[in-house]
Amino acid sequence: MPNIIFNCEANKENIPPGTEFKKLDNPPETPQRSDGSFHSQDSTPVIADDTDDDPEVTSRKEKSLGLLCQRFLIAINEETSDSREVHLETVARKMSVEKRRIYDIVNVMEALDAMHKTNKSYYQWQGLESLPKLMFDLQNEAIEEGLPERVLRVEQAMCSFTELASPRGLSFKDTVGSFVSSTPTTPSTSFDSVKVEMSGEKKSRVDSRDRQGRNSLAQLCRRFLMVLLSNPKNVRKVSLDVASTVLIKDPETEGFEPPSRSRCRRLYDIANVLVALGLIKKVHYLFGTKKIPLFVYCGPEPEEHGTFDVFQSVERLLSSPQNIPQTPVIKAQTDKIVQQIAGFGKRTLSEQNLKKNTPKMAKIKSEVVPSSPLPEDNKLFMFAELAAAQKIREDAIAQLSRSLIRQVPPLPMSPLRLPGLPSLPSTVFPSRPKFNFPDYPAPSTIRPLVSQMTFRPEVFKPEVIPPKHSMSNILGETKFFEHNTTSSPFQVVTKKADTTRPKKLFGEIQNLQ
DNA sequence: TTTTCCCGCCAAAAA
DNA sequence: TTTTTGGCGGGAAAA
Repeated sequence: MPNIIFNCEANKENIPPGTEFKKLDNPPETPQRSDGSFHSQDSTPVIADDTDDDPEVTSRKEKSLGLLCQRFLIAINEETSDSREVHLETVARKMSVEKRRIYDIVNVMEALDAMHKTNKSYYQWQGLESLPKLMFDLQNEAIEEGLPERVLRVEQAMCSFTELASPRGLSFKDTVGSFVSSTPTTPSTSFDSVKVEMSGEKKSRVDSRDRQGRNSLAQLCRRFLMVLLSNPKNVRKVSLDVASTVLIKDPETEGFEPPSRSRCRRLYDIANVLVALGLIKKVHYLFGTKKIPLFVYCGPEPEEHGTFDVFQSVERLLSSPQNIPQTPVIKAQTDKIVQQIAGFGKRTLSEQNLKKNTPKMAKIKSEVVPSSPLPEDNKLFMFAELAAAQKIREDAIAQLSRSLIRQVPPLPMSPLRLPGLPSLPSTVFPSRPKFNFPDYPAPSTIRPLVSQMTFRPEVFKPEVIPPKHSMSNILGETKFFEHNTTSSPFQVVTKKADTTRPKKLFGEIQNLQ
C-alpha cells in the first residue's frame, strides 16, 4: 500500500478526540450522533460505532490493546522509512484507530526502549533487540531496591489474609483491616508529600494525576517487569493481586490489601501489550476455589550482552495461540491445519475443548495438598491426556507459524521486509542473532505460587547483599529500617500464630495451554 | 456474579 | 493560547 501523501496529513493532523475512523478514505462528513450514553463535547463529527453498516459485529476482543499492538507493529513497519521514524498520526490513520490508543502502546514501547520521542507526534523506532540488556538492568534495579523482598512480603501478607478471610461474614477489611494499621509509624519520608488518606475517602481526581510518576504507564510497565524479574528464572511469575499491591500501593500507608480493581486497569493495559509482544504470558492459578490470574515472564533472559531474537519470539508467540488474540483468519487456519495434521476428524480441537478439560484437572489437583516437593507423577498423569492432544496442536500451529513468517509476514517485532517495499537497513532488521530462549517450563513442571514465596532473594543474587530490612515505595525510593522498627510489615503479619508461610499448596496452575 | 478492559473525558505538559 | 499527551474511571463485554 503506497504511502499516504504527507500534505493532507498536515490538515488532518489533529484528530479531535472522539473521532473514530471507520474507513480511511471516508472523510467524516456525515456527523452522526454517537448513541445515547456519550455525547461529544463539541460538535465534532462522530462516526457512530460500527453498528450501522458494518456486517461483522466488532467484538471487544478484536479491539483489544494486544491485537492493536500487533497491528501497530505491522503498521509502523509499513510506514517507517530508513530513518525509522514513526509518525503517530499516520500510523493511527493507517490502523483506523484513535490516536489515544496509540499512546497506550507507544508508552509501553517507550518503557521497553523500543522507541523514543523525537518530535511532536514523531517517534523513533529502536527495536527490541536490546531487550535482554533492559531486562538485565531492570532486574538489577529491582534487586537494588529490595523488590524481591517486597514482593515476598506482599505475598506473605496476602496469603495470610486469604487464609484468615472467613467465607462470608467478614469483609476483607474486617479480617485484614488491622493490617492496614492506620499509623504510618515510619518517619514517613517518602511517597508523595501529598498526604495519603485512608481508604474510603476519595482523592480528588486532579490531585492524584501524576504524569511522570508512579502512575504513568511507562513507569508502571517497567516496574511490573521488575516485579516479575524479582524472581529467579523459571519462577518469574506474579499474581495480579500481588503485582498491583506492590506496584500501586504504598505498603506502609495502605497495607497489603489488594487495591481496588479499578486501580488495576492500567496493569491490564500493560499486560495486554506485553502479552502481545510475547514477553509475558497469562495463566490462571487456582487458589483454593478461587481462580487467580498469574502473569508469567517469558521474555528473553536478562543478559548484559544478550540479544533478542525477535523471530523466535514471534514464533513462540504464534505457537501459543492463546496468548494472542486470535483473528478469525488465523484461528480458521490453525484449526484447519490442526485438523489436517492431527486428524481429529470433523471436530477441531478448539480452545473450548481444551478449556473444558482444564478445570477438571485443576479440581482433582486442588484436592491434593502435598507439602514441598511436587508430585510430578500425579501432575504428569493429569496432564498426560491433555498434553498429547496439545502437542499435536502445538506442532501444527508451529508449522503454521513458520509458514506465516515465511510467506505473509504478519507479526513483526521490528520492521519486516515486505514485498514491494524497499528493504530496510540492516540496523532496523539485523540478521538473525543467535539467542537461546530461556526455556519456559512446560506445564507439568510449573510450580505453584508457593514456590515463589519460598524464594530467598539472597540466594538468588548472592553478590548483592540486601539491607537488613528495606522497603521501597512506588516511586522506587528505598528506605531502610532496623529490625525492631514498628513499621515493619512483618510485624503486621505476625498476628498469625506462626509467622511462617503456609507450607501447603494452595493451588495449581491451570490453563497452561 | 466478578473480571477484564475499551472508551473517551479532560487536565497537564508542550508547542 | 492551542495542541499533544496520557491519567483516569465509567460502564459494558466477557468469563
